[in-house]
Amino acid sequence: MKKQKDTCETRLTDSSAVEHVVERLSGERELAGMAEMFKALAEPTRIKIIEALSLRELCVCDLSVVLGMSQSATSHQLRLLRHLGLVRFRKAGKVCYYSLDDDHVSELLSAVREHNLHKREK
Amino acid sequence: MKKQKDTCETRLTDSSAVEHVVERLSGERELAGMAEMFKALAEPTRIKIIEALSLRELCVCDLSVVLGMSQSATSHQLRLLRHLGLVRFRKAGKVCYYSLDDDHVSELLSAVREHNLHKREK
DNA sequence: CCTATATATGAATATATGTTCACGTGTGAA
DNA sequence: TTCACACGTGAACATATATTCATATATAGG
Repeated sequence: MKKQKDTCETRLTDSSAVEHVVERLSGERELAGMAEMFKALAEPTRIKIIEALSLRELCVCDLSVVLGMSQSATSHQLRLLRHLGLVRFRKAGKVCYYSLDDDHVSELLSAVREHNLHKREK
Repeated sequence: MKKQKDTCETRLTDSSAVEHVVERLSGERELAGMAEMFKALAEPTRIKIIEALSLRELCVCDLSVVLGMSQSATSHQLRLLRHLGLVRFRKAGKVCYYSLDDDHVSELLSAVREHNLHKREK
């Protein structure tokens, strides 16, 4: 009975390399956290939100106009960013003003923006 | 006939703010490019790949062992990273060695890693 | 109290995407 | 040539997630 498994067990490649690398990888917990952070920026809609709020505080309604999408959709995305601690809000009567709560995020955006520009001219 | 639309047209909030912000947002093209970049890192699996290849060149088979997933799945993810120009490969007989083709990417990883560590201790 | 407005949110739906499965290609060895 | 292995890939499937829709909450004004 040949148990041909998916990950070829009869390895001929460098197994010490595998050990060396595995030891140095981030833990699952840490990886998940990093992925979650990147996931927050993995959508044009949310990048727009971060860009907009990095310029100035905005209420949900104005923000939805900026984004060109419904108030509901905007609100859902804001909740996501809120739970990640990327934005904060303040209530003023009926209106709810959102602003950035994480300076590093817009730096990440800038880094990728410039990186992509460089790459395009290659 | 009241045409109560989704995005409230009878705005009472700052409309000059909207203009100001809209003018300064990145273009759709640029936004899509940025999102694509972040999307590449928005998965623990791919972060692992980047981390691993930043340590040393690895063949697909060894990499799949490192990742703890099938060769096929690994190959699919590598294709994605290849198309984004994040990794390169070289063939040696049957074996195919992959390595990082973008230094900036691991810097992004480091940035987010440290950022999350700081945040956790808050 | 009644109405209108700003926002939040659960459920449903549509779409994107990661993984598996089956198979094809290319290479080295017997 | 025949076989085994490393890798790539299309299709199917499963899951995640963005948006819409309907509705709830809260607040201001009349």
